[in-house]
Amino acid sequence: MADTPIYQLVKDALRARIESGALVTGDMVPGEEQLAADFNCSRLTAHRALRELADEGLVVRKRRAGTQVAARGSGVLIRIPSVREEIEGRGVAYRYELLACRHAVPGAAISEALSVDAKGRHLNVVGRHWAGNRVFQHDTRWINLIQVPAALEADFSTVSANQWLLENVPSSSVDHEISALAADARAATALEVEPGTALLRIERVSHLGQNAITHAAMLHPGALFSLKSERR
Amino acid sequence: MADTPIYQLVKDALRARIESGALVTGDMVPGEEQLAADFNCSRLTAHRALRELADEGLVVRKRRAGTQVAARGSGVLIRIPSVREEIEGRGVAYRYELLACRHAVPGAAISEALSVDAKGRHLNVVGRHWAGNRVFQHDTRWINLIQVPAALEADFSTVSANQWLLENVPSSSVDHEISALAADARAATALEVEPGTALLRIERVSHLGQNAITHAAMLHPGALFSLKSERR
DNA sequence: GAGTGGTCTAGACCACCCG
DNA sequence: GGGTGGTCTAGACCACTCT
Repeated sequence: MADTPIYQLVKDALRARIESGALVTGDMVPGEEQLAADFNCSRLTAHRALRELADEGLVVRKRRAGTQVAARGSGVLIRIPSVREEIEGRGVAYRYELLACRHAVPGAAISEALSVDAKGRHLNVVGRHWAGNRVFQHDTRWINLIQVPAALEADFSTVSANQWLLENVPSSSVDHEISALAADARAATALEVEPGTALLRIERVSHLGQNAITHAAMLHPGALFSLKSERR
Repeated sequence: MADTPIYQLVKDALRARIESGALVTGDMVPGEEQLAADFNCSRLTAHRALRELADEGLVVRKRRAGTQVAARGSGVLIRIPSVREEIEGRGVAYRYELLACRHAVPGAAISEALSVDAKGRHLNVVGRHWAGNRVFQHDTRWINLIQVPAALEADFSTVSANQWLLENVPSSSVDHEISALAADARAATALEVEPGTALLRIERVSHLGQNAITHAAMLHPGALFSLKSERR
């Protein structure tokens, strides 16, 4: 019948009680021993169910104090899809266009974001992502050549810098910042929109250990771009 | 010394091998038996380490085929903080201002998003969140009174609708959409910015089971708002 | 002190799937 | 068929924290 794992049954049962309102924020959830008895399973199985619910943020566990329903998320997680996925997912033809790929010294703002004092030795890659005959995204990327010397040998005319970095350079953490801004003359030309059009800007800095690997500024015409959410 | 759990040691060791590039996408990761032997622990402990790494998306596990390093994430998760947290986190005074709270019939766009045919029976709550003396966010919210009759008795002048809903109404899923748009006259007035200013717009629809609970449209002056990222 | 969660072991059976 | 991961048990010890 039910070949769903027991720990999953326990999770589902508790989640149902929380989502239905039978258990509300602060209420005590049955302990591991109790659940083990209720579901006729071992304590470890009950423990796993509670641990996973805690990982998902639905409950809070404290020694001695037991497990209680967590305050509902003050934050939400959303997913930023890869450009290519996003475009092809809409059934539109995807194309990447390389606009520039050169050695250059990043400006002050970028240098600071990358926290490098070593001026120079950076690769600046600029490109556009097309969705059919419209510009979907414009990228300006800086790659730290001291950290990623292999970037010199990559051919960014066939693969976007974004994709190449994802596939070839490990990173330990990535920071994002999303903001809105009005297109200046340069951005308007690059995106083929009217100056003053609202743009969505995503800034991304990735690190490996203590070292900044790359900085990317991505611009979207506001009307084109959206982000879909996730659980939690 | 190290009272860190064994499964955590195993995870850290494997994560280090992946992030350092010693193991790259597609490479095989040692199996459970092997790790159990290497770390002198039980198979379950090794299993837990691998399972959690798989949950985090770093590896992919297949029966018989073993565990291999996953292709690096084509997507990224970012966190949307609660407004209040975000403002107070910056050390600025937070204040919520209720602008309107009335029964009304949502327009076509909202009705569709809420997927309700039942016109009417909705509560429309409009408010502003202040960060010091600047408008940080403007909310327009629709609450399905059939699903959430208790909203009639809530006092939205002291608690923001957002917060009240989080604390009092369970939900099973939440969808978000982020876009950029230029402020029209109304939005400019509400946010106290110049018309045409780029705004960040977050649209949020929450559900309980099959039923849409609430729809919220949140507007930010572009320069004020940013979102910080998360792991994975 | 006592009760809760956190971790761990040794052993077991099953499901899946590649060769 | 056999090796891999997926799940489960029974029992154990420890750490933390509330009373």
